[in-house]
Amino acid sequence: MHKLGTLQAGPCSAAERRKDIWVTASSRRRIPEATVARLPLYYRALMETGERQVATISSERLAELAGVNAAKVRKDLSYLGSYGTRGVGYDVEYLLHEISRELGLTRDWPVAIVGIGNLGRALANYRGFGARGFRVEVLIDADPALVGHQIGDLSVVSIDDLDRVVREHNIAIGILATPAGAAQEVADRLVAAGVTSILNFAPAVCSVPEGVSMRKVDLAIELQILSFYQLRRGTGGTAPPRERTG
Amino acid sequence: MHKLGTLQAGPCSAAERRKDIWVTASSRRRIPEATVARLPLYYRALMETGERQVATISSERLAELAGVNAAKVRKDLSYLGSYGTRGVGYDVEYLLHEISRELGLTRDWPVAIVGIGNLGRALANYRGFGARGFRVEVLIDADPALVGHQIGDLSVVSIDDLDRVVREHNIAIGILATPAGAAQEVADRLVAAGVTSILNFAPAVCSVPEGVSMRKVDLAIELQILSFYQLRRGTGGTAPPRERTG
DNA sequence: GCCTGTGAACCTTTTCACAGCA
DNA sequence: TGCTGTGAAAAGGTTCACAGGC
Repeated sequence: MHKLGTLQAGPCSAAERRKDIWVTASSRRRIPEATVARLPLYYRALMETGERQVATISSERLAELAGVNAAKVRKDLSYLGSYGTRGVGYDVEYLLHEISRELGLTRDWPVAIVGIGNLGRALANYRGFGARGFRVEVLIDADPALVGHQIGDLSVVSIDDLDRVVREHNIAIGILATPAGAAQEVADRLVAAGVTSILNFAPAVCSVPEGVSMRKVDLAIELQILSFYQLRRGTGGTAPPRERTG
Repeated sequence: MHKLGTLQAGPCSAAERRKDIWVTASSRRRIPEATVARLPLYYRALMETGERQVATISSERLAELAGVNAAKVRKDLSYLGSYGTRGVGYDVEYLLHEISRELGLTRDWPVAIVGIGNLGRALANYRGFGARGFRVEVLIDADPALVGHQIGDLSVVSIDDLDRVVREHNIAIGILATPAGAAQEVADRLVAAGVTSILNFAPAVCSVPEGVSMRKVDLAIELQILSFYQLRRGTGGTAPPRERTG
């Protein structure tokens, strides 16, 4: 069993962290994980703002659009560099450019989805990935009855060919939508084929070696967390911890 | 526009937080958010262990199964109470019972899904919600062509009837799977109909009043975060921050 | 001897508050 | 005057290390 090498939605181990490695593309400063997780929010907010032909934006306005607070926006953006103008705000186009560069959205990332069940199919059809450079190019499933099936303009490939197709398409990011039982094995095979980022929807603990990142999305867990707070509200408590949503 | 009242996956505002409210069901201590987010992991690990007729489990073993470290497990469980036995470990059945009580999994939560597109349909068909008390009872969509459509054993209801059906079914938890543009309006209507927990899949900032919790799952954002670290690995960096995955 | 429970140390993240510059 | 950029303070979360009970 593997031990290390995954990225979590939450904060990570401090002791195990290698410092001074995660610097900006221009090698200036290290960007905290919490900040990285918010950059996509700013990106989206700026895209919407840019479409409205607005030239500059204040940290306050950006905060509102991204669903965070202004202090956070300023701190976060300061990690990228001093891109704002005091007394004025941030240039929308320029900031958008810098953030998309940091996030690697200026290039294309070919993506593979493994597990073409309900969820896998939904993800395969999801417009919104493609939008920002994430092109789903490969669909893989273990069920022979599904192999060859057409979904959108892709045809489902057998898991026996995983290694080959992943290499052929130069897949760097894999989406795992298999049942829990298959998750670890599929993750191992993806990594063996050269995948170094995995988005895991399978409701299972699953680990990858160092040098590979993995993020987990677990729908049942999200509901259980809501249930916790729901329960307390229902039984006489008040509101849960809060902040505007991003 | 609303301002407050949402729960985030990440840590929340401290200044805005009401302390001493989130105590255990037995009103003993406050449970930190980070701990609440891990309880479902322990729950799942214990369920799997319990099925194998194991009577007790050590923090180390539980940590391994949940994908966290042993110190965290002990700290987390200590917030619930002193349910372990020194020198021995935790009684699987008892701990399972306590955690499911804390998480509100001993009762049923009727759930409504709004937005029956690709994702909404996948969620509607997803077995694994039902498993732990989350029963999808209502499917809602704005598209007249979809209304009346049968999915599983449910029939899609018009958004015009949202208020009525949500009240009739006593829905407390709503799942938002609409396009971004509709998210805020639908959230408002859900809240107005009495929903106090929302799981939001729409790629949009969306806020709810105090007393309502909201968690966000954004697929595009997850990919963008992976892309950030992927980019740095590709350009000569080393592994990203790490911890075994939960 | 073994494993839990927990204060204390440490690290990360958030927030505050204001200096500094257009 | 207005808004950014950033040290410093505060809060939250994680890890350590060991006392304490089985």
